[in-house]
Amino acid sequence: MPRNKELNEKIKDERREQILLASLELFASKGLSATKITHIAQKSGISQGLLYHYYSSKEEIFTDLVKTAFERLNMACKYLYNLDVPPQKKIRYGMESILENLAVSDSSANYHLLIAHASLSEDIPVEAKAIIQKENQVPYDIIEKILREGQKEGTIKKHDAKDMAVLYWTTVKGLAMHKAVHPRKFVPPDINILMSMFLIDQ
Amino acid sequence: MPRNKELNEKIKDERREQILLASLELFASKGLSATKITHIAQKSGISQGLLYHYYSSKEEIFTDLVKTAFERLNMACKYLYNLDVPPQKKIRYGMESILENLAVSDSSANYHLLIAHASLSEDIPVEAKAIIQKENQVPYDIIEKILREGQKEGTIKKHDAKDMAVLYWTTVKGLAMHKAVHPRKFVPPDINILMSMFLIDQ
DNA sequence: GTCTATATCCAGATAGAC
DNA sequence: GTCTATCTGGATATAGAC
Repeated sequence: MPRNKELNEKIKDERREQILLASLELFASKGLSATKITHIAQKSGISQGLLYHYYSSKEEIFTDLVKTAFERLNMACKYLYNLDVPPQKKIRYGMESILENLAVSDSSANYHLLIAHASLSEDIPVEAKAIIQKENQVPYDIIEKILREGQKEGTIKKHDAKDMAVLYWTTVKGLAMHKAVHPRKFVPPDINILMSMFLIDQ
Repeated sequence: MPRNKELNEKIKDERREQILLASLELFASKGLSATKITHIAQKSGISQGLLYHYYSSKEEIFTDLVKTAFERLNMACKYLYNLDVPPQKKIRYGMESILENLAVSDSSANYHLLIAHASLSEDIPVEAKAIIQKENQVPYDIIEKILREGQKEGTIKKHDAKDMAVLYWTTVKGLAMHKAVHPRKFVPPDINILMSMFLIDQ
């Protein structure tokens, strides 16, 4: 019966989405170890037993989310790189959209916090570590490339491009953390301050 | 016998130091929840049972360390504020010493990571939360004050001082995290890049 | 003060009924 | 597919011997 099979698949997908969403919120706010499988089940609105029909462990969910987090981030970076605007606009626009996403408190912010937790803690699954090891470099490289192009055009400061790329992303991570401490009253700072690290004044 | 009492006190102090040092390293690398009391005892070189003669729980150790972390940080900020140099030098010197401390990988770096973990995770003891709530503001306020003084003297940019203070510290937190991901090959970025957010070019 | 042994508890994971 | 009940293991904390 292909009808049932199809429906089951759909249910399965929906359940997985529920679980992932609930887990993301919990992992983003507590990290891996402090998040209990019971909480995930509760927040997902399903029983604990059922959870194991979709994921075989907490770690698997975590790793799955880390993978998605980097896919999204790296995708956004590639999109940014391919925009048809001059380099200095890319740098500004990229930071602008990240700050906006942080501010509106949707799952984008949670993905950033998830990455923060995953980066900060030694105690994560080896699979997740491998993903970080491999994917974490991508955003740095892309921003660095954009910065170099801007330097050629004379719109980006002549500091070491690698250093600037590091500061670009550490600032983002720092702001994501800052938001974690002040969840409700987070106001993104004036972007021009940040831009003065990279852009030559006009 | 006052002799024995004195010696016991000394032993007790030393043990406490051992425990705190071991815990700091573990908490800095794994966070509260993933750090097991067994690991702490092992790393301290004492038995698990003995640990409970010095601290009544993991949470107590954690809270104790968070308290110390902020005491140190706030002390350093006050020291910085009272230096007899112009504001823009304070801003630069403060950031310089933090980056140095991060790079040489001593316990200073671990205290920063501890604060990062504590800030990032919802799942920490209420006492620790209260400390963060209360003490976290101090460094921001001091840097803001220094920045305002610099603005009066015309050496600091005229951006919103609160925003700049936020960025000062989020950059530090971000860099501490960045170091956590690349423990061995961390090279502090060119400080002039950071300073261009705050200092008027000369 | 310090250890080993043990009790308690809770989280993770499984089994089996519906 | 979903639940409740249960098993198992590990982590926290205590007890008691030295």
